[in-house]
Amino acid sequence: MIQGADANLDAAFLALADPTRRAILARLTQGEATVMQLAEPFEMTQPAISRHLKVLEGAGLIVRRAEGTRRHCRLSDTGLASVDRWLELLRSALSRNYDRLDGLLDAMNSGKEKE
Amino acid sequence: MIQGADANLDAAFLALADPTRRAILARLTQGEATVMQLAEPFEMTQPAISRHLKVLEGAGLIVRRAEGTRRHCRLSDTGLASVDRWLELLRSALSRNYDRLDGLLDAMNSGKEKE
DNA sequence: CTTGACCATAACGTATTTGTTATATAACAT
DNA sequence: ATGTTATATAACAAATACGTTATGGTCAAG
Repeated sequence: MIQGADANLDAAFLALADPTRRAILARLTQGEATVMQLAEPFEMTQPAISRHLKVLEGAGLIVRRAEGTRRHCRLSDTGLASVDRWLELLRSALSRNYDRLDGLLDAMNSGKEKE
Repeated sequence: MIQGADANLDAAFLALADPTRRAILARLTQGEATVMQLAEPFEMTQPAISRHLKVLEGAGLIVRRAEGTRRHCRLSDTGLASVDRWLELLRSALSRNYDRLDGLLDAMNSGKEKE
């Protein structure tokens, strides 16, 4: 079984793969901000930022709250949670491999593993 | 200054954004495999898998070892490490916000229910 | 009601990604 | 040598990503 097709994870990792979007997230770690406030540091047009925010929202990395004519953005934990849940697969495998290195001599003594 | 342009992170997150590549990584958590072994479960040609592996290698998520005519692939920790280091930024911000929310609710209600 | 600020969406060009087929290279077996 | 297996690379087509300009909608202020 191939397992791995998860549109949610696709969206989250793809959202994180862009430096502008990561910079936006980094900015949001300091607190909420409106779209205009988020756009200000970049040499980019406002529509471009709007689409980046849409991608981040679709990935569950931010949420938006309307207040008058402004949209306040803040970090959301759902996107990070699913990303972290998947990465745990790699983390545990890598730490297992590391443990195996500890017992390498033992493993060599007891023969080879199943293949 | 905007900070956030990191080609290494771009490569790692982009590599993780593809379901085929995540499936390859998931397979490698069970141990080393050759290119052909990795390609076998997929309805995809071998050159396509070869390029996915190149992307994963460039992102520091796998390493390859030549043995005769075969290339054995295994997980590498460097890619995951840089990814995790960056995500820690989000994690700490989200937990800070969560703490603040706790304090805020406390201050507002001084003893209402906790969801 | 008109104006202006804030934000979203559509239309579009270009670069990048992802697959394909065809072919090259290197090692191994006959 | 010849053929076969394992893998990489080049050339190409289709889809997607990312930016732009142009424009539309909503709210707040005068």
